[in-house]
Amino acid sequence: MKNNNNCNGNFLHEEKANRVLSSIPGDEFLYQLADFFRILGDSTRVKIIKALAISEMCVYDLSKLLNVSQSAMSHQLRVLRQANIVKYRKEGKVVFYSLKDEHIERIIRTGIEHLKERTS
Amino acid sequence: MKNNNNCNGNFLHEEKANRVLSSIPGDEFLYQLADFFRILGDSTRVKIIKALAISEMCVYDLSKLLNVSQSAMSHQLRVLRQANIVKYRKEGKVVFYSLKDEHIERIIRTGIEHLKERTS
DNA sequence: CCTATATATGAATATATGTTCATATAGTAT
DNA sequence: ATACTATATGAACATATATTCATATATAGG
Repeated sequence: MKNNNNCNGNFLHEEKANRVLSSIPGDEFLYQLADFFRILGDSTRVKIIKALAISEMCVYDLSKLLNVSQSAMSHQLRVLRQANIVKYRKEGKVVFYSLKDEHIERIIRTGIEHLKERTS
Repeated sequence: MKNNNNCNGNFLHEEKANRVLSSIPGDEFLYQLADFFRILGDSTRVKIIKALAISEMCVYDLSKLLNVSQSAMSHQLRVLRQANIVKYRKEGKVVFYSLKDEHIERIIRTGIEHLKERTS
């Protein structure tokens, strides 16, 4: 006798379960993916990326313009560097940061659109 | 005499600074945006979203299929609910969750593409 | 060499986050 | 009622994270 209220019997070990499982990336990739999104999950970093999308900038100016302490800025730039999101070039004692590519900013824009649709 | 090694003098208080500042969303929206990305910044939640993108599922099956404890699953579903990412319907004692819209999954796919490009 | 400027970094701290454990709630069946 | 199943939730705990503070490094100018 099949108990329809036990959802467990519905599809586990069946075709649908496999379809679901095969659509989910492997653990290793999944972690990378979550790590990537977590980078965008901080308003300071989003600010930095948005700023660099307009123009390359030195640490000092970023710090002043975005109202973030020099130290915090440096720490966050390191995070973005290690995540391969920004690159830098040195000119004397000044270090100019810029986006490694514009893909990131496109993803942020997608998020912005998403939120705006949701709000309206 | 203009000191070119002082990047501070380059554009602060000038047109470029304004362009940068005006491209950055206001604080309130910025927090929402970061909050949104932070939701995607956890592998368990990404797994759940990917699964629900294939099919609505009850908590029990999600839990079994994704190898997450029932309690952790419930907690994470609450997070997704509060973030307006999933909706649910009750059928007896069983609660079926599904994505509120497919937008989210599109954003995740964008992230996946981004990572894959970067790896290659 | 000494000073000032620009940036980086380690340690400390406060806060946020994810999971587990125990328990509560709610529906179903006997 | 009682027992069982499905889900939710509060508390505790361990870990991660962002910022600050103090200090280090590096470059330039005098």
